[in-house]
Parts: sequence; C-alpha cells; structure tokens
Amino acid sequence: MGDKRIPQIPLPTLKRLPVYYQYLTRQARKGVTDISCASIAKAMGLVAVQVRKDLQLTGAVGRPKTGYRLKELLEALERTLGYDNKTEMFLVGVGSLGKALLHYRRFGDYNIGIAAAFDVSEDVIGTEIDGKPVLPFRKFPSLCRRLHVKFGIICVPAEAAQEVANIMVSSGIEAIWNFAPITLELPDMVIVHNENLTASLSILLKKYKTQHTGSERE
Amino acid sequence: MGDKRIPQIPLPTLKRLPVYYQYLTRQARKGVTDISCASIAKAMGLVAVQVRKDLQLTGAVGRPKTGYRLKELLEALERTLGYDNKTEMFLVGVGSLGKALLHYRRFGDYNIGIAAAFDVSEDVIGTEIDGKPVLPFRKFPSLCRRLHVKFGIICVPAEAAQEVANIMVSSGIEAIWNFAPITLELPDMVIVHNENLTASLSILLKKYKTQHTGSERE
DNA sequence: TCCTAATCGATAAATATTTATCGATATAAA
DNA sequence: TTTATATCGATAAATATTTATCGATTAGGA
Ligand SMILES: NC(=O)c1ccc[n+]([C@@H]2O[C@H](COP(=O)([O-])OP(=O)(O)OC[C@H]3O[C@@H](n4cnc5c(N)ncnc54)[C@H](O)[C@@H]3O)[C@@H](O)[C@H]2O)c1
Ligand SMILES: NC(=O)c1ccc[n+]([C@@H]2O[C@H](COP(=O)([O-])OP(=O)(O)OC[C@H]3O[C@@H](n4cnc5c(N)ncnc54)[C@H](O)[C@@H]3O)[C@@H](O)[C@H]2O)c1
Repeated sequence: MGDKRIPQIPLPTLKRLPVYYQYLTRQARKGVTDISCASIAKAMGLVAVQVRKDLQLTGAVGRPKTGYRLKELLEALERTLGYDNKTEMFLVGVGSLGKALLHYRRFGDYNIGIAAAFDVSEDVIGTEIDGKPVLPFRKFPSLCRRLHVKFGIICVPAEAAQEVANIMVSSGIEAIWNFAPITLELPDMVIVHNENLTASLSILLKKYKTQHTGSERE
Repeated sequence: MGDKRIPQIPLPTLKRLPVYYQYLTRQARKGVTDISCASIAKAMGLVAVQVRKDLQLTGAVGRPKTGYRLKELLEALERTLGYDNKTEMFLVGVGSLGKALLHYRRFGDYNIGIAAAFDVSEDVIGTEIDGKPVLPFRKFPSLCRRLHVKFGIICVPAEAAQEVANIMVSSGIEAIWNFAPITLELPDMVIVHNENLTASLSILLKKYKTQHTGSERE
C-alpha cells in the first residue's frame, strides 16, 4: 500500500555492497588487478554465489576463469553507490560523537563531506573542527537553503532530535543520518537512516549470551 | 557442515528488540502502564503483527483488549536481551571515536559498562575519561585475564585492528564490537559485530539516490 | 592444437521473513 | 447481565533472500 518505491537493490545486498567496496579498494592498493567471487567471499565470510549475485546488481561483468577486473568492479560499485558524485552534509550536535564524525577524514574517500556543523551551545559555536566551522543552529535553515544541502546528520540528545529533524526537513534536508536513539516521525519523502549504537551493542550482547548459555528452549 | 548454532531469535527480530525496548522505556517514563502491538507498531513505523510476533519471542504474554503490561514487557525484554546481568567491556583505541564511547553515559541504562580503555599513544595513556582509566595496551592481556572481561571494543585504525583483535582473543575476549572498516579473521567461537559507520552512511546515500533519480531500470 | 579446471551467469530449489486471516477472550459500555 | 469490540495468539499465505546446480566460456598448460 502507499507509493513506497520498489528498491532496485534488495536491502541485504545494499548493506553488503559498501563492505565489498572497502575490501576491494584495499586489494587494489595491494596491487591486485583481477579478483573472483570465491576469493571475495572467503575474505568476507560469505559464499561465492551470494557475492556473484550481489555484484551482478552493480552491472559489473566478470569473465570465466579470471573473475572481475578489479578496476571495473570498483567503478561499477562507485556508480551504484553514488560515490561518483560529491555529497555534502550538515551535522547538528557537536558533542563527543559529533566531534568524532567531524574529525574523521575518510568519508572523503567516498566523496562525502561534512560542510559545516551546528549547535546551540556557546562552548562550541565559533570553533572549527578539521576546518569545518561550528555555527549557531539558528543559522541552519538559511544556510541549508542557500547551499542546497540535502543530507543531515543528527548528533543531539534524544530529547532534541525530533525538533532538530523537523527544522532540517523544513529547511530542505531530504535524507537524515540519525544517531539519536529514537524513531523520528517525518514525511515519507524523507529518507531516515538510524545509527542506533546502543541497539547495535545489544545485538552483540545477545549473540554472545545465545552462544554461551545454549539454546534456552528450541 | 560447521556447528554454527541455530539462533533462537531470527536476526531481523533481534535487531528490532532493543529498539522496542528504547521506545517502551520512554513510554514507561511517561506513565504508560499498558500498551498494544498496534500502538507500538504505529510509533515505530511497523505493522502490528510483526511487533506481536517479535514480542512473542521474549516470552511476554499480552491480554485481549488491553495488550501487554508495560512493566512485564520491559522485564521480558531485559531478560531476553541480557540487560539483567552486568556486562563489562574493555575498549582499545582512544581516538575521537573511542573517546565518544567512553564519554557516553547511557550504556549504563542497559547494565553495560566500559571498565577501562587502552591505547599505545603517550598522549592519552594515563588520562581518565569519565572515570575510566586509559592504560597502556601492553597491559591488556594480563588485566583482561585477571578481571575475566569477555567483551572488547575496537576503535583503532583499520591497519591495527586485526592485530588488536588477535591479542584480544588470546587474552580471553569472546565478543568484539568492531568499529574498524575491515572484516576481522578470528576463530568461529568469537562473536564479532561490525559497526561500519561509513558503510552505513553509504546505505543512506544510495537510498536517497534511488528515490531521487528514479528506477534506473525495472 | 586440444584438454582441463576455474569461473561466471542463469535458473531453480530451499529457507527465512513478513504479512494476512481468524477464532478466542477479556474489558468496558449498554 | 448482555453485547460490542479491541486485542492477542496461532496458523496459513505471500514475499524475499539465500543457496544449489549446471551449462557455457575462457585462460593456461599438456
Ligand atoms: N557518544 C556516544 O558514544 C553515543 C552512543 C550511543 C548513542 N549516542 C547518541 O548520539 C547522540 C549524541 O551523543 P553525544 O554523546 O555526542 O551527546 P553530547 O551530549 O555529547 O552532545 C550533544 C550536543 O548536541 C547539542 N545540542 C543539544 N540540543 C541541541 C539543539 N536543539 N540543537 C542543536 N544542538 C543541540 C549540545 O549542545 C551538545 O553539543 C545522542 O542522541 C546519543 O544518545 C551517542
Ligand atoms: N571517527 C569516526 O567518525 C569514524 C567513522 C567511521 C569509522 N571510524 C573507524 O573507527 C576507528 C577509530 O576511528 P578514530 O577516528 O577514533 O581514529 P583515531 O585515529 O582518532 O584514533 C585511533 C586511536 O587508536 C590508537 N591506536 C593505534 N594503533 C593502536 C594499537 N595497535 N593498539 C592500541 N591503540 C592503537 C591511536 O593511538 C589512536 O588513539 C577507525 O578504524 C576508523 O576507521 C571512525
């Protein structure tokens, strides 16, 4: 129901594609020029068929006996994942996590950049982190519109996240990377991707307990 | 073919359970005492049947007309996810991300704590972050054994991650939360959960492009 | 030149996950 | 007290995802 678009790429595959890309760039740096699904699968703990099926969705074509040309494969992945166009983001909430993201240099490898950061605290407003200015949050709407920034990162406490998200959306933001542990209520048009670190840690905890206390029932 | 244990709880469900828990604790704080699958589903953008099926796996029982007793439901989730026992972790790599995790107070809400941190850099060794000492990494093995710590967090650069993981495992660590963007090769017994932030951001990027450049084919 | 083995691409089968349906039951209102 | 209805729990159907299989092809060696 609704007009939610059919995704071209199944979500489980989409989650693996960037990981292939990371692995493949490392192989390329090592001088590898051709690579097979079998070797990728082995390195990543998957099975070859799955890798082959995933990579097929990028349009890359391999060849019998030798596999894929690594350079072509990387280009196919870059096109598929959108690394071939520059993406600019605005970050809101320059606390410890926001600062970590601002410091991180490697997003540039994927043509992604944080153009500026915003906060309400005088402690951080006016500072610069890795060359990115920290501006008062009230300037977010005008600057966002002026620069046509479409991607936002939310690093504020849970209590403030919905309000920040609302302002983001009304300022033209169309995709949000949300680190606050709440489910944002936003128009369907807006893409929200939750990075729920605590929830993620819980998964590790449970997997461990499952393995170590055995099958509780079954 | 391998003795990989059958998970009691399907992974997709396991990923949702902590998010239910977060939502439900917020509702409890608001004074809600009974809650239905329908209302949970609505708040989290899911359908009621799915929520009901997920919650069934926690052993919680609801009642016609009124739904679940929130208190009971939270307890069931706490038991299921392991929040009812204290979990101590060691963190390695006190860079910007490691510091953010060390500063974060809310893991305590889930009975999870970072007992100590380790690094090789003199810049951080000897400091304290939110009361947690930063120790030289060479002390990791002995301390890990002595305190029977089973959970490790890897926040070192990708190049150092495999080596740190190896030392962790040989020191008795059995579950690893890995922030480095590489696939660690470790014995099957060790649970590894990758927190690949860049890969995750890529998913947002692609979802956005899919929605905004339309169906490329199909 | 011919043969062998590795690999892809396509199709089919098996599994896993989500979603629909429906009877039973407890609450609250008539 | 009776009735209407919201909700659960169970079962079944539909969908999505993973895994298996197999023929075609090509590189590299016999
Ligand atoms: N730090 C972690 O390791 C961690 C782990 C899990 C989840 N999270 C989540 O990530 C988010 C950020 O965490 P953190 O530890 O960096 O928090 P923090 O408290 O260190 O920083 C929050 C920042 O947001 C700013 N802020 C508050 N309200 C604002 C508003 N309305 N507009 C603009 N800025 C505002 C504050 O001034 C502060 O600088 C939180 O939602 C937290 O729950 C963080
Ligand atoms: N910061 C981010 O936003 C971000 C985003 C995506 C991924 N990551 C990943 O998270 C990890 C940490 O990122 P960061 O930004 O905090 O890095 P960082 O460079 O700020 O910190 C790394 C820390 O690890 C320490 N270290 C290096 N080698 C070590 C060793 N062998 N043993 C012990 N300690 C060692 C360093 O001294 C340093 O303190 C990296 O793998 C990075 O790719 C970080």
